[in-house]
Amino acid sequence: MEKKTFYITTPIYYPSDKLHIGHTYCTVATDAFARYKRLRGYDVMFLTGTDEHGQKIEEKAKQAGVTPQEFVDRIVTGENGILDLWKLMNISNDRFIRTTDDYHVKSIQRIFRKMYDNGDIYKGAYKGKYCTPCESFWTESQLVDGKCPDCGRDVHDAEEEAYFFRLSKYAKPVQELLESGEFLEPASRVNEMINNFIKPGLEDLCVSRTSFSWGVPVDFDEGHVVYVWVDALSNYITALGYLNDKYDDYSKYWPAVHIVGKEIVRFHSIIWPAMLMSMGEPVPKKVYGHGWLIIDGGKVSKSKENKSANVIDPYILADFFGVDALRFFLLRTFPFGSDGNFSNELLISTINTDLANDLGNLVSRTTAMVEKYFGGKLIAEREADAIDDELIALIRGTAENYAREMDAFQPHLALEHIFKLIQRANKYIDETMPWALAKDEAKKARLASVMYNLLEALRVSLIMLLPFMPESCAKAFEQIGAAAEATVWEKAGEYGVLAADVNVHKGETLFPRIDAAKMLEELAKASAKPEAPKAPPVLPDVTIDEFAKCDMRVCKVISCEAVKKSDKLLKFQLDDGSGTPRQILSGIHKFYEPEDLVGKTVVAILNLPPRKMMGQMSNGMLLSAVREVEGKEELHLMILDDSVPAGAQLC
RNA sequence: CGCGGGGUAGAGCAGCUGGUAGCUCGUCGGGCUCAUAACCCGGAGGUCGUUGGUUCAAAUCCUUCCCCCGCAACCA
Repeated sequence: MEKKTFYITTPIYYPSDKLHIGHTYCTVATDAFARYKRLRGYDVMFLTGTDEHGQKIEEKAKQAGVTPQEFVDRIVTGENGILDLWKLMNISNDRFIRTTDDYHVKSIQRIFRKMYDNGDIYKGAYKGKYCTPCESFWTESQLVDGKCPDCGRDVHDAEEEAYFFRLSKYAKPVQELLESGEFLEPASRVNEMINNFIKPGLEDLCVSRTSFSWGVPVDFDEGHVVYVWVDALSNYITALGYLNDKYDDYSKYWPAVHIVGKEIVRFHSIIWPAMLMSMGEPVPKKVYGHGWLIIDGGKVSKSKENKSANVIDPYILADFFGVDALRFFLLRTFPFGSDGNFSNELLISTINTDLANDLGNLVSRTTAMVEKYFGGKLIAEREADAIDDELIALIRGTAENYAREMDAFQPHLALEHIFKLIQRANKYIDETMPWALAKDEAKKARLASVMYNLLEALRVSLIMLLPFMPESCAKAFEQIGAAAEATVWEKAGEYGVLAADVNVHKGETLFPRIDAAKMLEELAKASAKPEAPKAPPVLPDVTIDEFAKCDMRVCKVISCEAVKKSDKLLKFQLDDGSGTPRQILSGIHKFYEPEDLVGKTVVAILNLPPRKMMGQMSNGMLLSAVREVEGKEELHLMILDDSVPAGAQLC
């Protein structure tokens, strides 16, 4: 009999930098769902990968002095790279796709051509306003007062050749899809998509670029490369062999469930379905947009770590806390659809409470008692009591609740059901007082019943915990004497599965209790990278003539105020020696308060093109000294001795 | 008036298809001793941001205002 199939994916990550706990969160969650479905007997295809093209990678590689391919290879397959990270995190993906893989590139070219042939991709003019000095295209809506938003100068109508996807044509079917119920979850995202993107009108999407070359070439038009939409989103089907010879699983597994972060819900719930409709292929089964991990009130980022007391490097976290504990924490603590506040304190307290005190300790005390009172092998005699009923009912009933939540992609709720059972089991020990029973030889059968019920509670809980903590559960099964056939999903809702004379071995402590203060200190030590900040390399030579083109002069600050609605901009009126005040805007509010700068002697470059920012003109730029110190950018405005007169020229 | 999320016990959160406010941690007290100083029970602690309204009844629906956080904009 054919098993039912289930196809689930993570986003393909952009390897411009090492991945952090936020990526790990998404992948671990998807892994848990994949393992859960396998547990339920599905034929699962679990895909993850990397999106390796684009301008940013091209630039980063250039900076690093390597080819783009070398650059991504290092981050993806290199030591402590992405592949290593998923191995460490025990990710059970069946495939890993890289958009630089040959077969993917071939497929993309065919997909592009297919959509071109059916008329949904057309060569058009990127009609827009062109600013010659900036070499930039702008749309009508991007202009500021009809001028270039970058430099404030006039723009003129111009066209650039590019390929477009007729996204507009699919606005209606996509809206219907979004409104059709469970395609996009959580449901709150549906209105967001419709109000923000569908209702204002879907514009056709530019799907090729000529401004960079690191991408899949359009094979019928030299100079064009396929832009991210077609290239990256299509990975979900090329990895199954769509329009390539590498695999032949498309008809078997498609459509997929896409687990994505909320920031890319739009691409997956609007653009991607429209593309599939254009190709004449089924749309995804579901798109689930999970929340972000928030650290110290802001979203996770690499630079955050340095100024934060929290360590977010998944390698360090896994090393200190254990992979299973970390996986568990991520899915137990945060409601999957919303943002969650990550902190090391919370991580430690969750591990201590749930894993050490409740689960680990339950395993420990139960196995210890069976060893102590029965020499490790339970006797087969039993004596039931009414007090057992509630626990047994939970043993039988928890799986159903758990499954409902897992099917709804609510791992935190599923885990809550498991821990209700575990807590009930701990309470059951207090109620039945096995140590008292053990003193009376006549109560041996009753004692055996109590122990057996506890073991069954553990067995059932551990089956349900398998998708979250595969390694630890395997160890625990061993300790409670559960044979392989007792650990399958079909036995998760049954009572009385373990052998009546089960053999128990108290083993190593599964989840040691963590000393929070000590751990935090060690974490801080481990993450403090003493390496000195590298000074950026000296830029290529300029001639004295080129340098002389910069008109830099000393100015006195006449007045300074914050630009409202901007958290960065300060507006200066300066005496530049000319007699008329000069207005300059500078994004340094994070470093200076306006009142502190009035009267100061500063340096400005005057002959930069005027530029409009937040509706205000800026005529020049104030000079500052910038340096990265301990991962944090430090900025010092150039402030000179007040004896230097306004208008003095730098040379 | 750009879009969105949120303001509930000391902290972190749930409840928000309306009916005397729950969970985890912390705290105070008690119980137990099988266990990873763990486990079990109980107490204290909240006028559910603010204003007005709908209702027999609102944290839960509508309204005013305030504050926080994302996105966007912006950083020459």
